[in-house]
Amino acid sequence: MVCGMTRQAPDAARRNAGSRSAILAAALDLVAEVGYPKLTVEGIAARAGVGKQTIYRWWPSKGAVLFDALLALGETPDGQPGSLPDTGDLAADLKVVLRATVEELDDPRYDASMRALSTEIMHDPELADRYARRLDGPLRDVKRERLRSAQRAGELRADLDLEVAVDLIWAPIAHRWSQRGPLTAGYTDAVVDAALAGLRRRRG
Amino acid sequence: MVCGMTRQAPDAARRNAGSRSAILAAALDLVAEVGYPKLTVEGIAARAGVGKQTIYRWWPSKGAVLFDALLALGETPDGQPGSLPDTGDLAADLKVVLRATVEELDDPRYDASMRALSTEIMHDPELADRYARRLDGPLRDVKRERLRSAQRAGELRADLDLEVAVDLIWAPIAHRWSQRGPLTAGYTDAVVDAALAGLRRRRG
Amino acid sequence: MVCGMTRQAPDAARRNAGSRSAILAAALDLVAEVGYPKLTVEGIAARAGVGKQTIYRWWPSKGAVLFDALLALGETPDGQPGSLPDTGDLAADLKVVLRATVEELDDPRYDASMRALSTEIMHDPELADRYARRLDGPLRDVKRERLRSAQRAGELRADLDLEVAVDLIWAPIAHRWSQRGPLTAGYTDAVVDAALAGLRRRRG
Amino acid sequence: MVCGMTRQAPDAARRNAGSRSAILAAALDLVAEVGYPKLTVEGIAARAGVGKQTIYRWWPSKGAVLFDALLALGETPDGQPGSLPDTGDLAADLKVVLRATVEELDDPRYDASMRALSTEIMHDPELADRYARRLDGPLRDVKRERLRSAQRAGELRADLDLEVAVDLIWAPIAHRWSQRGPLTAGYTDAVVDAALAGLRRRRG
DNA sequence: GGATAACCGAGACGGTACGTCCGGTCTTACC
DNA sequence: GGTAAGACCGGACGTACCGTCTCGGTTATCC
Repeated sequence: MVCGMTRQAPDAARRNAGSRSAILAAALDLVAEVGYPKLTVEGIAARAGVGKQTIYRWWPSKGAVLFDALLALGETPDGQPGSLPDTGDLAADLKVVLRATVEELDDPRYDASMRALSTEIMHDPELADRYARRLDGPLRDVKRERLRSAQRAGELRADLDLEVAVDLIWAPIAHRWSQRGPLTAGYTDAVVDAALAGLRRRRG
Repeated sequence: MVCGMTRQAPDAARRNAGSRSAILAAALDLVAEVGYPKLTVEGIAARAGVGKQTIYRWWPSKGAVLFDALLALGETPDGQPGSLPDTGDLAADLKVVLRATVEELDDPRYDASMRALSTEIMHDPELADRYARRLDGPLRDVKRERLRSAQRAGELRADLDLEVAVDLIWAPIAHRWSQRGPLTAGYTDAVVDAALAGLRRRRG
Repeated sequence: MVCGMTRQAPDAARRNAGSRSAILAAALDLVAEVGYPKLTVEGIAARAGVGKQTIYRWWPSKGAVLFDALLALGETPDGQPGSLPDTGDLAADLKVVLRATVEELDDPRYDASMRALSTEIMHDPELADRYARRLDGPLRDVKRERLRSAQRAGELRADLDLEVAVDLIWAPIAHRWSQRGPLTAGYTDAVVDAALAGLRRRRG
Repeated sequence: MVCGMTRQAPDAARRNAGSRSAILAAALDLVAEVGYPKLTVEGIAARAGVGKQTIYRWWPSKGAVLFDALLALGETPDGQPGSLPDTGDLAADLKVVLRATVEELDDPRYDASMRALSTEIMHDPELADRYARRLDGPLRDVKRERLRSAQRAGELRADLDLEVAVDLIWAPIAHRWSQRGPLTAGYTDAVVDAALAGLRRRRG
């Protein structure tokens, strides 16, 4: 099994699976309850009924614990990254996906831990790299694939830089979320429409 | 002059201006040197040659200090918000502005303190509100005004929601910066072009 | 007017008598309420409705304030030191006096401030000296005089060292008080009897 | 072995003996150097090379630390309370003992820490109780025993209250010490003589 | 199936920083 | 010019966690 950010040195085979999942669950609970800044390794250990050393043995920081917790949260269904819906109508598909994303961010467990992870990434380049490769990367692949499909179908410009295109659609939502701006279905719909149609006025 | 996030309770008239600026300068220096997580109130006080109480008297947290420090940094020139260049060619103007923004983020003092502030905002709704009103708001006004001018000149669609339009252009840059992605002039140019032209393929 | 331990530098004539007595009263109240270790100059100033500087201007420490407060407490009646009763029966007179002393120590104002003063004296030789000259000295004179009178009347040995004699009678009470031992009329009576008669068995 | 004033809650078995003795030694050194009022927990921790929490884990206050330090100082020889010399001549024996006591109080380590302890006892009834049971009690037993022996030998009155007798002899010394009066061998000899013979004049 | 090595809970340890309280000095405005 | 008010620098308080460490007590493979 893949493991997120665990240290490799100790003998992973001997690892107590119960402790591991108790720690990840405690971390998610606590971050939702008290917020990331007040999340402490000691608190996680106490809540999980685990010695502090058991955490430090496997993770270098509370951020790494939370990272694995988020990974586990995402992997629960089947372990497959899945793909975005493709009905042939890109605008409609994107609107559905973004509405779902916005709804997901209403779950305080998810919101709090994502917020925490984003925070940690801002100050920890190594964690940022792991995030890019293990969490954001696969998601981004999925998004890019949907756009590429639309491109092949002639819905999108042939000369489009898909990296930029992905950002154009998803960054406004992420940015508004991170700044606690109002995040509604109306807003995400408007973003999709504007991104696809462009800001520029059409002549004639 | 208005002041950023100082508590209003104590008698602001009696305030020692020298201590205030020493504290703000020390905060900026330290956050650039050791990063936000290792920035401490104690450290700021020591560097500024000030008692800890003098900080706690006027600010509730290290985040608030940094907020005021950033405000002071921005106000240095003249206190006027200024406006974006307007040559009549929106795409060109935006490219110039975004290239300048990217360059500004290369200054470690600015980068580190903005990163710190973004972090704090993620977990402190009250600070987020102050940020929106005192720092981001004025900047956003300036951006919206430039777009409105282009709209009036017929460069942009008449039915455009300018809030969405602002996000479409600036959010990708902010998002990539916060995730430590590569932030080049080529990228910002591509964002401007894609946002203005739209992702959708033109028929005929 | 005598003043206990006030600094002499400032112009005492301009002194605000109301502030002075408010400070002394506040000190006595507070020491009885919260105990000496938690008595603070700031607290006294607040209770007395006085600026801190007004205290520091006239007294060097909270101990000195309390010292003056005790002096004022003792001087209230007439300012005269008075003398011990002298009925011609030393034992009876002493028992009356000591019972009165024990009763006085039941007043928490008096008990707490005396306890505080004793404490301060233990660590501050200068204050100890002032205490010996201004508070304990006069009292001791009075005690010694009563014993000298008994000596002249033939009740006490002619070769007696009266300093030792005073200690023999009063030190046990003071010592037991300071160690919070049980302080009863029975005990003080027993001390008087034992001190006068001596511990040694009489022969024949 | 019993221990002085340590809190019982934490697991005493896991206690680091080196830290404990380093703390006690540091406390004795510091109180002799800077005096009790300037003795700080922080200072003790620094001098002992110990974290502050290690002190707060086991003692509730600097006074309690000093108490244990004094206990340890007293227990060094053998842990036995010992007894007072008994040559059959009570007066001579007492004079020897009191001269030794006075000399002991010349050691600034002992003087300063005893002074500190006395101070703390004045304001902390619980500490006073511990003192009475663990330090003063055993000493007092020893003194009472010596007097009882003299009583049995016919040197002292048969009807004597030994508690009062102990105070009559030792309280004057303790009291004079606490008030920083002159404490000489001549004085202690005079106290013994006066206490044994009594103040009252013997009739021809 | 007994040895042995790692994990595990618990928690003491040396530290750092917290946010508060107060000491003693200095400044300002009022009277 | 004395006073009430209170900001200021400094420093100790007692607490919370950090990350390391040591202690017995379970596992759980490997001889």
